[in-house]
Amino acid sequence: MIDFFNSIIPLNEKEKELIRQYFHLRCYKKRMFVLQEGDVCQHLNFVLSGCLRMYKDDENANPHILLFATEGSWINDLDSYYEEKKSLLNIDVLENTELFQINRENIVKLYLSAPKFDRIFRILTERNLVLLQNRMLENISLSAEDRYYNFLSSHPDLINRIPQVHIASYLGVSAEFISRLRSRRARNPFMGT
Amino acid sequence: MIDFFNSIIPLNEKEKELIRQYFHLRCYKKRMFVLQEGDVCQHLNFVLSGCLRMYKDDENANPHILLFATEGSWINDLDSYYEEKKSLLNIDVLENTELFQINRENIVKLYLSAPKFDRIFRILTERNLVLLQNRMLENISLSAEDRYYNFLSSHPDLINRIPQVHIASYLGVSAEFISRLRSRRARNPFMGT
DNA sequence: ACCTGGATCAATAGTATTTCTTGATCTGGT
DNA sequence: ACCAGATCAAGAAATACTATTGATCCAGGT
Repeated sequence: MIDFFNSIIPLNEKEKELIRQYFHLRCYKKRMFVLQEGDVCQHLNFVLSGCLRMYKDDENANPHILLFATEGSWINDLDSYYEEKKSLLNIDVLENTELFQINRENIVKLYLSAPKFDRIFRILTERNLVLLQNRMLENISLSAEDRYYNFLSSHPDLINRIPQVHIASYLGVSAEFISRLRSRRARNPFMGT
Repeated sequence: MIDFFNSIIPLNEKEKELIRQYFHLRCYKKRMFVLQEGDVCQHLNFVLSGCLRMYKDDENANPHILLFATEGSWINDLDSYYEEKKSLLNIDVLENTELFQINRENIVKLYLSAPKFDRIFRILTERNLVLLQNRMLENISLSAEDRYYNFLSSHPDLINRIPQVHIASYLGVSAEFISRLRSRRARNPFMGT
């Protein structure tokens, strides 16, 4: 994780030490929840290894996936974390996972002891905002088919790792529809390229 | 659940009302965790329906089951609940389950508003202590084989409900060993009776 | 030194649960 | 009237769990 921060802005030894001090490692097994609807989010989560999803259940208990996270990325409900309010979201574990976590108390200490971290997290959040904005744009402008092919090319790693149902839920599409796209492409290989 | 308390000590209407007020119902689906190692236990859990286990993972991630709970019984990590410390145990759901839960704040109110509940929970805990003591005694005094047959006769309901591996883990025996006992008994039906 | 109760490991078989696919039918928008 | 895509139901395919069995090993009691 130090590498991760370092790649955004180089850190000195003291700052690296702060990270070691304030973050702790926690392991989760498949199907465990990192955050459940109704609980207050207590940690920011950096994924060291594994795979998770953040989603909201609708009134019929169908999950709608907001975000996947794999090694090297973050997965947080910032609203619940900073405002200390009950989360509407769930975060659960798709593969056995190791997270580096930092709690509210420690992140304040971190910001106070090295302002560089304000900047690092600012940059991080800005990047996520841009990604989310792009995804939003895709969602309102592209057909389900195009969104799926875009997803394939931008996340080729995830398709072998995550069941199709989840990808469908992430794209806001039915699982059957994806299945049909695939079989159509199998018959006619130069579709969606 | 009111019946449950009532059967220990009869309740008046006011006390029944307190229960309705302070406990809430929560549903869990199979494989969900009610308590995860590292979290602080926030509720006492009374099982309305379903089946759960409480266990500790050892350093090789092998679970060792401390307790099963089915409808009408309780399953709690009291240490974590009352001391507000991180739990060493996990509680997870073996079948879809409905729990009545009471949080720390409400149980204090309950004790304050009706001292009878102190007595009820005292009795409850004493009974559990006795059961645990008996089990401990069996564990240090009986052979694995006898412990298994004892388990069969004292929990005939559980054998069709809970996978053998879990029963093995509860008895502190290997799953293979139970399998052999069963096949031995199949060949020679009057064993262990 | 030698049984015995039981563990561990590995392979296999049997079941159950998830995941994917397919066909049929329906809906809202152009 | 057509098209993109949803929903429902049924099956097939793929995985993951669970149970059984044989082989081998090991510690404690006599």
